[in-house]
Amino acid sequence: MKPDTKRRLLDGTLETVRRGGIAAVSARSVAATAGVNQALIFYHFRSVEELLEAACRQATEERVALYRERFALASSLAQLLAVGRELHEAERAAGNVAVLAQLLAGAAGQPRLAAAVAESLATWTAEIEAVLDRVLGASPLADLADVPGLARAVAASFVGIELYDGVDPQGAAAALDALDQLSVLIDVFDDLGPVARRALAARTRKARRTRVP
Amino acid sequence: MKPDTKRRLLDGTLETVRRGGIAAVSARSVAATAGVNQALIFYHFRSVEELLEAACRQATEERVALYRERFALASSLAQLLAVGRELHEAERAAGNVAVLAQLLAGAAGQPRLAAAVAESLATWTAEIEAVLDRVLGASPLADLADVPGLARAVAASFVGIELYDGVDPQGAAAALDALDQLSVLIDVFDDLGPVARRALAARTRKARRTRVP
DNA sequence: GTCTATAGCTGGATAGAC
DNA sequence: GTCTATCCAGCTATAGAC
Repeated sequence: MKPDTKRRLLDGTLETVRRGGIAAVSARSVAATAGVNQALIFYHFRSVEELLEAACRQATEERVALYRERFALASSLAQLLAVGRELHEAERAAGNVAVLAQLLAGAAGQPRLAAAVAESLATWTAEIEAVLDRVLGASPLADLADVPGLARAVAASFVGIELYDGVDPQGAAAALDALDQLSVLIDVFDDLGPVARRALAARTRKARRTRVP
Repeated sequence: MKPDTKRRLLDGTLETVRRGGIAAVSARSVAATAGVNQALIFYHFRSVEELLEAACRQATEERVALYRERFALASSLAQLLAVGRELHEAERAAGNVAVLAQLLAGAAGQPRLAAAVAESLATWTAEIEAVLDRVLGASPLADLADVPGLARAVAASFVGIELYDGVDPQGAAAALDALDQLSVLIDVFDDLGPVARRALAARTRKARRTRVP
C-alpha cells in the first residue's frame, strides 16, 4: 500500500481548484495533478463530491490550527488588524482563501458540499469571533458592534475580495488598502475622550430605536 | 423568425445560474430553461462561454441603469446607506448579486469570461464610486477614505456575503446586520464637533506616515 | 432562423485482474 | 490498495434539412 495516496489526492484537489477553479475539478484532472490513478478516487472517497468535502475540511483545519496562536497574541484592535492583514497576505499567496471561495460557489445545488463549506466557514468565523470579542472588550465599540455578525462579515468580505482578485488584481489590492485606511477610524474611537464616547453611545441608542421600533 | 430568442437565451442563462450555480450551466440546461432549441445557442452566440459573457453584460447594464437614479437622490451618507441596503435587498431577492458571484468564480481560467466579469464589476464600482465621492465630499471622512478603493471593497464584500448566503443564510443575514450597525460609526463622524475632527485628522496623518515611510 | 441528427469528446463510476 | 478496461451519460459543436 501507498499510505499517502489519500493525502496526495486531497492536495491534488486543492491544487486543481487553485489552478483552474472549481470548474476544472474532475476525477481525471485531480488524479493527474495528484499523480495517482483515477479509479482510486472512488476507492478512497466514494465520489468526487465527497473528495471535495474532505479536501475542504482538511484545508480548513490545518490552516485554522496554524493561525490560532497568532490570533491569541493580538491584544488590541490595531494589533489584530495587523495580524489579519498578515494572515490574509499569507493565505492569498498560498491560495487558500481563493479555494474556499471556489468551493463556496461550487456548493450551489450540492447540499452535501454546501454543508462542508458552511462548516469550514463556521470554523473560521468562530476563531475570528473569539479574537474580536477579546479585543473589543475594552473598547467603546463593544456596545455598538455585533461581534458574531461582524466576524461573519469579515470572513465573507475576504472571500469576495479574493474572487475579485481573480479578475482584477489591482482593484482587489485597492479594496484592501481602503479597508486598511478605514481601520484608522476604529482606532480613533479607542483613543477618543469621554465626549466622543458619549456622543457615540447616544447615536447607538438612537440607531437601535429607529431600526427596531 | 422569433425575435426574442436571444433574450430568452440570456434570461435562461441567468435563471440557470441562479438555480444551480455556474456548474449547472451547459448548452443543454440553458436551452431547456429558455424553452429553446439547443443548437440555437451556437447560432446566436458562438459558444457557451460567449453566451455567459453576453448574459453578464446584459444583466449588469440593465441593473445599473435601474439604480442610477436612486443613487443620485442620496445626498448624505445615511441616505446612501439606506439606499444601499434597499438595493441590496432587491438584488438579493432577484438573485443578481449571486449570479455575479457565480460568474466571478466561473471566470477562473477563462480569460474571455474574466474580462467580461471584470467589466461588469467596473460598471458597478464606477457607480458606487461616484455616489461615495459626492456624499463624502462634505464629511471629514473624505480625507481618510480612499473612495475608489472603498467602492471596490463594498462591491467585493457584497459578492462575498451573497455567496455566503448560499450555504448559511442566517450567517449572511447576521453579517449584513453587523455592517448596518457599524455604519452608525460613520454617521457619528459627520455629526461630531471640531475636537473629534482634529483628533481624526491627526490620527489619519499619523497612520499615513507609518504606512508610507 | 429553427430543427433533427450526430460526430467526437470528456465526465463519473464500476468490474475484475493483480 | 492499485491498475486496466470499459460502460454509459452528458457535453460542445457542427452538418444539413426545412
